[in-house]
Amino acid sequence: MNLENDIQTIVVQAVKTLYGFDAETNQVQIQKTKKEFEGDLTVVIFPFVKAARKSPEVAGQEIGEFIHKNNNIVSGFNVIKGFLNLNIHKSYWLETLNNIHADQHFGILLPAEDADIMMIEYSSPNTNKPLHLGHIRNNLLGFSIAEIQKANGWKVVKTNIVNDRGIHICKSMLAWKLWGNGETPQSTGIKGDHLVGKYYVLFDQEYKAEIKWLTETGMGEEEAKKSASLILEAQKMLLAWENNDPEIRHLWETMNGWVYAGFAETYNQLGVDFDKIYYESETYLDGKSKVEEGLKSGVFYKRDDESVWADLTGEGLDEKLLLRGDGTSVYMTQDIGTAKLRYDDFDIKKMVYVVGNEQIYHFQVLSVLLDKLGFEWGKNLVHFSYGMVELPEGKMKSREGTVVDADDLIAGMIETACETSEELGKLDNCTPQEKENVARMVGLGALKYFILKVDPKKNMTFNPKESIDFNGNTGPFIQYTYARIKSVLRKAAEMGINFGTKIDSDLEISEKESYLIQLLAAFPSVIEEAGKEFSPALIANYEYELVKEYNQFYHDFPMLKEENTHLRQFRLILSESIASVVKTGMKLLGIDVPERM
RNA sequence: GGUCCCGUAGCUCAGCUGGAUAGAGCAACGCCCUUCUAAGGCGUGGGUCAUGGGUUCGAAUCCCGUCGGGAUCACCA
Repeated sequence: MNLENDIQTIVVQAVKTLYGFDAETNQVQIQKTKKEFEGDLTVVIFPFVKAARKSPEVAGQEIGEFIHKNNNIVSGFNVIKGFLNLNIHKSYWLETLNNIHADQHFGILLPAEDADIMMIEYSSPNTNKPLHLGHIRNNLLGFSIAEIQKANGWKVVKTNIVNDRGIHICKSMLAWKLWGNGETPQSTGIKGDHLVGKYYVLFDQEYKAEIKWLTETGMGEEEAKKSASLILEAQKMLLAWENNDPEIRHLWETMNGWVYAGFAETYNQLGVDFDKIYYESETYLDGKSKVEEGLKSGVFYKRDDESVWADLTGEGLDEKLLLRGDGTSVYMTQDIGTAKLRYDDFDIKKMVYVVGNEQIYHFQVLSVLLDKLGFEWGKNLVHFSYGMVELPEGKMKSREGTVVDADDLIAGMIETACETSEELGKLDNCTPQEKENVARMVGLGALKYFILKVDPKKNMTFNPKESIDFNGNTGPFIQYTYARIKSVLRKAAEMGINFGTKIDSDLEISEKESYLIQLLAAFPSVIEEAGKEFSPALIANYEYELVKEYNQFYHDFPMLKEENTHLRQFRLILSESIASVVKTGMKLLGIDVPERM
């Protein structure tokens, strides 16, 4: 079935027969033949020249002849330097296309009934500020990774841990209480998360002003930070929250409610979702009790000030605080509690955390701690860490107002898509509703592709001034190709062309056409690789290459006007298969494709 | 200072477990719509793959050093 494996096996046989050399199949390097040479697949001969005791050219020639003679897929070959270029029979490619075309779920491995569960945590926002560009990368990666793992046969549970408690939440609550005058999203028309974010910023400003005032009266800066009335108030509020003070709890619920409504809107715009949401306010106590257990069993220890620590120096890490002297929990404690709850809820085989690379250390520690606490899955947790999104000037800083807001960015992308669409005028006889749908798909497609095509582990630069492109290596380019194919297929239907399902395998097709089939055939292995590597970028780059090749084909080869009906049928089937793979691949990136644009 | 990541064209990025003359897009310039959607296609110019060594028949890719950028080593999350 798999062409490359077949070739590998034959090469092993060839080397054995010709030179008595036992090669492993994975020693046989097969690659796509470079465009400037003739052939479809290339076998690298160098690994066998020693055993052959011949020059690479001669050995290549001999192996080529052996393959040619003992295999009916290979129609011919040539040897250049140490590279054996094989031509594959056109009929093989046509058969391959027939199979791809017939396969409803080509490239996708549907999860079995008893498939293992992979839980993927992503997004994980704070409830005190709106989502920004960094969150967008997180959300898009998390969602796409989930889709990709599903396509690799996993049962995926998408989860989100909302950081809804702690001193930072109290800051915005306090600011609202002091200066809010009862403002609500309804009264102001401001989206809930933005309204709360406003008060978080306000707190910070007022707090800084107070510190400044205190230091001017002669107080040291450190002391001023600790004794400013605002921070003391906030801490008091946190304590009241922990003691279930009804008034504080009510305010907390109200303001969090605003934020959740806002987040829901942004998630909806982005097209991401979750199967199960956890809230830190509901998990941190489990973390505490788990730490207490560890303390009893001697995994952790207590210091004189009653704080609880883990000594990880044996693992090459530092000592880590797990509970403060006053018994309150820290970030790590909460993650332990959340992990416990999740494994109680689901039979998780693999846990994946989509969290920025600034937390690599945190997850190293978490992994060791979970292991020490007796969770057998702790050691194998995956921290899928991704790089920062930077602006040309460097990191985004909320203080300097250089944060790129998620809602603004999305709205801007859709707006630009809409304008471009109007200029081109291709949707003039569509309803406003249809136009809006297309603008949304294209605008979001541009944004999502822009972010997902980059290797996740790298930092990436985003320049808000040079807004995201719609031409070239972009989402809309790929969407456009899909729409074009669909247009041709619609016309074919109008003309009453029934192109059936099967192509005669003795049809004469061009290099370009067989190459397109070869690219199509690679789709399943791309999905597999993307799953293993946790890399949507592999899918994105594959889609681009496929579509780029197809556009050349589209330009040079007639379809509806082709007079040879067999050839016409073949080209329509090829196009339909490409459209299908484009759609499936884009779906894995969370990108929709329009029927026309 | 310890640990980790990154450095490829003016800019943004590809380059799979080492393989042929390092590829795209953007930007610049030129060409192609009486032909299936020009959000397209074709062409031109643009590179010491940060740098110095090493391994190898062969290195952008693997190893070591140096330089540059970033992250982290919080009783913040």
